[in-house]
Amino acid sequence: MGCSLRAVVTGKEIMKETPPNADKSTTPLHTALSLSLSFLLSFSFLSFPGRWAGESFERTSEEIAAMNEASHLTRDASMEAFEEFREGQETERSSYRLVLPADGYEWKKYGQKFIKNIGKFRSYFKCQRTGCGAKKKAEWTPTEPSDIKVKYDGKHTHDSWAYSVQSEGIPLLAQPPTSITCSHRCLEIKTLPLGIMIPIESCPFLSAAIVDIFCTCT
DNA sequence: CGTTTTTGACCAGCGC
DNA sequence: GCGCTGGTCAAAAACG
Ligand SMILES: [Zn+2]
Repeated sequence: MGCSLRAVVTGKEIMKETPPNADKSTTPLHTALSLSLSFLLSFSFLSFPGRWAGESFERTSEEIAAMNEASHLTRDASMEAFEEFREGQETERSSYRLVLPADGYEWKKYGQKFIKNIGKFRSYFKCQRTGCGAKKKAEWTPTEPSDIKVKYDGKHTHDSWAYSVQSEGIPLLAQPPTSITCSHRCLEIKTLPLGIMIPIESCPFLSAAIVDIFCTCT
């Protein structure tokens, strides 16, 4: 994978944190525009008070065992078997909803799979706007459901609503207007285009989080 | 009820 | 060809 940059999200500001060779000043991360690359956000939730849907993906060792046992089956049977197993566990369906932080776009979920190779669940989303082909995928490990990676693919043909939505004069999403440049070779060619607004207010569980941003340049 | 999510089916690509 | 995998579709279910 390409270059990476780590940011700390606290309160209403997004600060750069120790990019290897960069200025130590707290430069606001950029969130904007002219996106043509895909990139990956890794959310490490430091705290999520209350019942956040992510935690509902936790599994007991028995469940994992049942999953592994089923992994040799054909078709999409690994998922099937797991769900069957969990059915006997008497759990509420609504508590199993995956919740992702708002990012300024509206998405439609169109699939979910358990990816055998990497042992993770992956959800597929497509931008709701007609004519826009942007997509994103979210994946998480069964054992670490609070650690979610969101990969954004493609470019939006429209703006994010995050620019306009405000609460008492304060943008719901942080929107510092600068740009991130990769620290590898690719940066000479282009800056990392971020078409996402990092959510702050809109996700109470993101009050403190580490966000890793990976450029997928080659 | 209209809208969104879930989830098995379907499909394309790949290794054999 | 066959079987497996990851990505997508779409019908049914769930949601509000
Ligand atoms: Zn879009």
